[in-house]
Amino acid sequence: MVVRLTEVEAYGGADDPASHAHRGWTPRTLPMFDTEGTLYVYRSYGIHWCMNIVTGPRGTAGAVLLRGGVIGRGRSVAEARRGRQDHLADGPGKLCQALGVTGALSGSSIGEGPVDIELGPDQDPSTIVATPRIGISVARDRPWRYLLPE
DNA sequence: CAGCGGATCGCCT
DNA sequence: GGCGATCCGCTGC
Repeated sequence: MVVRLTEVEAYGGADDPASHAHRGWTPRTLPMFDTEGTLYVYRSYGIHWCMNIVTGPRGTAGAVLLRGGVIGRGRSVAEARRGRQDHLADGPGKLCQALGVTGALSGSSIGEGPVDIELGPDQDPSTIVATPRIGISVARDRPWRYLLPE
């Protein structure tokens, strides 16, 4: 299963009031303090899963929430999982459903799992657009949402 | 140990 | 553009 990312958001640790790691670690958020490449997957609104890739180093909380992407190899499987042929991964919950990612993968490494991240054709950092994060009620001023070129 | 509310989604108007 | 669904981890008593 391959995904090319189009939208991500950064979350920090103690210094980021919007982060789940803001008040230190709990059993659920412990993966956020692990090494780079670790997955932190949490349940959202009791229904959806949302996945982060931890940025490391160990002991420091930091991760990138995968908010959207385009499914490459494995598209038919993703369509079956989503029950539709469009809007497969244009949202953090949809992206996890399309990729088959659940909380069972939290704490594991991105490299060991079924998901591969593909780089887009345009790798010029200057084409990445930064905007405020969405869906949060605090620290809205930080432009830590990144839109990657399609 | 009970209550709250959220890093969402999809369907309705 | 607005709202209901639907959990459970965390906070505060």
